[in-house]
Amino acid sequence: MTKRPTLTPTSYLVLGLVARQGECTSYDMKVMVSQSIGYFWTFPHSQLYAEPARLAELGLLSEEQETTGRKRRTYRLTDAGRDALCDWVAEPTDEPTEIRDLAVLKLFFGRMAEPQQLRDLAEHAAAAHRRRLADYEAIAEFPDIEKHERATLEMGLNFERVAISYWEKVAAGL
Amino acid sequence: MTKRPTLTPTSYLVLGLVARQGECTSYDMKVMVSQSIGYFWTFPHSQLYAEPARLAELGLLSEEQETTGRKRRTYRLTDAGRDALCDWVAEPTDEPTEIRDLAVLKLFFGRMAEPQQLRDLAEHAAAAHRRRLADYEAIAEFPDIEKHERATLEMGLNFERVAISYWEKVAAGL
DNA sequence: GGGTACATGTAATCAGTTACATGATTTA
DNA sequence: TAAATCATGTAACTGATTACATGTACCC
Repeated sequence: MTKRPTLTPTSYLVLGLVARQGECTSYDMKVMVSQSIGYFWTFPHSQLYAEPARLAELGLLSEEQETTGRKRRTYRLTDAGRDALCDWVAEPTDEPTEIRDLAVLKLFFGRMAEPQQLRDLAEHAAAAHRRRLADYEAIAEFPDIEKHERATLEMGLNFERVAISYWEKVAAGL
Repeated sequence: MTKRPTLTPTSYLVLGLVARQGECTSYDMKVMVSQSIGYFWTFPHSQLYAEPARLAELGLLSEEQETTGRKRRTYRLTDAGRDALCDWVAEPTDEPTEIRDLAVLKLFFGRMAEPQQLRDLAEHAAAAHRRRLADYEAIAEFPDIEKHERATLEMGLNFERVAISYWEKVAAGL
């Protein structure tokens, strides 16, 4: 039985970032992530070094290493990589959204705390979401954001707005 | 330097579930998770067997094993466990929310697909969120949900509503 | 020319995931 | 009484996280 190498979300992230740039290094990926999709879904930089190496072995990326100086590795999509990425993007998914929020988890166990502590928690969370919303609004000012990326940014804007009013209501209602 | 055993979100989940029930088995935890917080944040059942064992070693849970039949392990909070849980709940967090959504990740790389494929993706996502909203609304019918748990359910309801209108808009706008 | 921040990786550990296994109940 | 499902775990693997390590460029 041949071991099927399954691609993870991280794999497709890497393929997609390379596709977006034509070519890039792990560091480039790290920077891109931290300015875009990383607001929703964090990917530790060590994965952005490990994963391209794996994808190169699978023939989905080509790797070129500098001979001089830093010996940086630059990756490009192979045809197989492009196919894999396009197929994946086009395929609808049934995986439900995961909303991993420590504040929500704490609230879920809110009976363990005093009401005043929970109010603090809620106000803290509301403030954090206000800051995050301001970040997104600043990013949205840039005129030349690619269309689909702007659409994902819209998701962030929507989410932060509901999160703010949600936590304000929680803070008020306790 | 003594190795500080850091508690993960899974640890607090387990502590919180045990606190909620007074005592419970790993299977009880699995069932509770699948009916509540697991809608937001999935925890594989194997973790719900592994983690209580670890917490018992740390002295935060006490473990009692049946001698007969299934030899089930029942866990209870120790005083130290209750303190750790209460402290954690009361402490506001700065961890930003993670929204892990494969459909959003695909949309982010939407340029790799045809518009029709993206419309399908968006409609598929909208439908999934409609089903999820219906689930939440059915749960919300139950009258005797504990107050903080109902508050977290509200978060789910809010999120699903914005997700539905978001994906409908994406589907329409491509 | 010393400090600081940026850039580029590797290593070790640990948590999360998937798969396997089997006992106990219910139901057809 | 056989099949299906519920209940209770363990094992193996691999991906994610944290920590370590060092090189390079800039600036004070």
